[in-house]
Amino acid sequence: MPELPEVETVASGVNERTRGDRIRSVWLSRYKEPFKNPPTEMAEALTGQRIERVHRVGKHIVFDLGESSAHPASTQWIVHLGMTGRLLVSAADIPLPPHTHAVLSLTSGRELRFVDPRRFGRLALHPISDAQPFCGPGHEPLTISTADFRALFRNRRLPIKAALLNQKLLHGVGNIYADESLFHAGIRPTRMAGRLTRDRLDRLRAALQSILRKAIELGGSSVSDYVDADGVAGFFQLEHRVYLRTGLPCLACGTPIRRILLAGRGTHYCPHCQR
DNA sequence: CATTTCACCTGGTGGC
DNA sequence: TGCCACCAGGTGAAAT
Repeated sequence: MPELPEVETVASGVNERTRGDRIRSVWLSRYKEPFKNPPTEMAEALTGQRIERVHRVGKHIVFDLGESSAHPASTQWIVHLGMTGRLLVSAADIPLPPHTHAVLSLTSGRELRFVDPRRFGRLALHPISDAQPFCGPGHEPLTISTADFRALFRNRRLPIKAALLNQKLLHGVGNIYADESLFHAGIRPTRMAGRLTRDRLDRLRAALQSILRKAIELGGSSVSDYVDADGVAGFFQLEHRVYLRTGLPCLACGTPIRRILLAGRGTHYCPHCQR
């Protein structure tokens, strides 16, 4: 489900609804996959904390937690949605959906729920005391400079799409927005990253940034089951030019969109518009 | 070291 | 209706 625009939409929605609220109690499922810390430790660390702020770093949702508004946040709670994760702010009397793995009961009476059928999502504690505030593995696509963007791909011998998906280079870009930005930049996904000209890399950065901004405006892409913190779908899927459009005519030139496997992911492109 | 492949999960869809 | 193959927004470990 979730790439940068979807995670941004969820994080800002949860921020608006829970900022300043306090965690009264915590329930965690018996599955081991979602939890990077022992569940009892996580429940204990969260209970009683005030939610100071919720924001996005890469594909991670970061909760700044504190004992009180007077003290700086001492712990962060990190939520990664994986493929099918949802973070919902619900009234407590709404039945729990199947595959609910965490319920944070808030003093306002509402609940923050983490739901994830495939269990690829992850919940983790990040203590700030001995380290720095959580910062993702790579550069932020929306703010990276042209010089840094060019430098990311220099001397790399892998297809540009595989490089875009590598979170240690840029974090937040996933399969949809990699395919869409390469289409808008007119670049074949299989082109070697290190062989692209400065010009084409600049065009790719511009395409990526404008697409991510537009997708955030539209609340993200709802392909099968993505929804925001209120359970509402996004609209950017209506703007897709290549993603999941295999065999359909390119909206620019009419050539059938082609699907290949690259970096283990379905990859969609127009063989005429993308060279 | 850099790059590629695969396992991890459930659920939806479409063919037979 | 059932069964099966295939596909899906992600990542990290293992293999190359």
